Amino acid sequence: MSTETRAVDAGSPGDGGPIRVAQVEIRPSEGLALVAGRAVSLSVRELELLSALALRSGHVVARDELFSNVWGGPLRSGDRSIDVYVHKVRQKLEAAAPGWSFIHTHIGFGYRFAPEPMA
Amino acid sequence: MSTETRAVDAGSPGDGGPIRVAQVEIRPSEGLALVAGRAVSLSVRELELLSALALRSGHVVARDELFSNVWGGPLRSGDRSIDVYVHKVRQKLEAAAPGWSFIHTHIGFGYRFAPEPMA
DNA sequence: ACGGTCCGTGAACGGGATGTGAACACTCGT
DNA sequence: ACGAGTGTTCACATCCCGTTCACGGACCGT
Repeated sequence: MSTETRAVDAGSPGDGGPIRVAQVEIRPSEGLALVAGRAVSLSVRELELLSALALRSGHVVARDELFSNVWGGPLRSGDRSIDVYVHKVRQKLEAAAPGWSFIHTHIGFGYRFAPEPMA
Repeated sequence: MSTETRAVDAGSPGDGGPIRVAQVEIRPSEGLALVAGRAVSLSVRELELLSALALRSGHVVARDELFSNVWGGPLRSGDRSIDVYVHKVRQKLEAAAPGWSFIHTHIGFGYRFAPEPMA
């Protein structure tokens, strides 16, 4: 047993079922996420991004894979949309749960979703 | 059973499959390592170095062999990259598992990967 | 003890990847 | 037509990575 990899209590991974990881619950059908009991309202893209990451909680999701999952096409070189949206989602999550970080950067690879106390 | 040589639960040694040795799990494809359940983020080089060592867990890997495995060329005399990277990886591993040492120096030969409690 | 070699470790450097705030355009409801 | 919300792009700031240097300690043979 390692660490993560199974803290996800999702219904159907692919579609609209709620996703739960630790103190985070995502309800794609409502455009809503609950973090530490607090409601966080997210836009469509933000929700899709967060879902794509949370569905692989504990694993690093590659940049291009993330992009094709959320944006639905190949990642053009120079496109910074991912960075911008990761930033937006981070802001909202950390505003709801101060002292915790959720989306971790793995330079050259991608991002990893995992609720962890800040260093 | 004595000590070494078979604690590696790797899939295919050569490529991206996860490598597991004792409390250390390495996922080359994700740029991620798990130590004692903690996620350790490693750079590409660091990951490659750790993988090269862990794939031969319990055995001393020669300096030049290590270099050609990771850097992909002959080791030039005076090149200290290996030392620097061993140091970086040691730091990160021991930060994740205090009291344990993982990479052992064999002067004049090379390095040996083996999780052991500190002296 | 001596000198030479090997290794540990911190720091500096240039290039590249990512973080971040702002401007811009587009859609939608009113 | 207007404003609010959203998605994209840009520009600049910041951080990280890989390499190399510098210094010092550890180990070796003599």
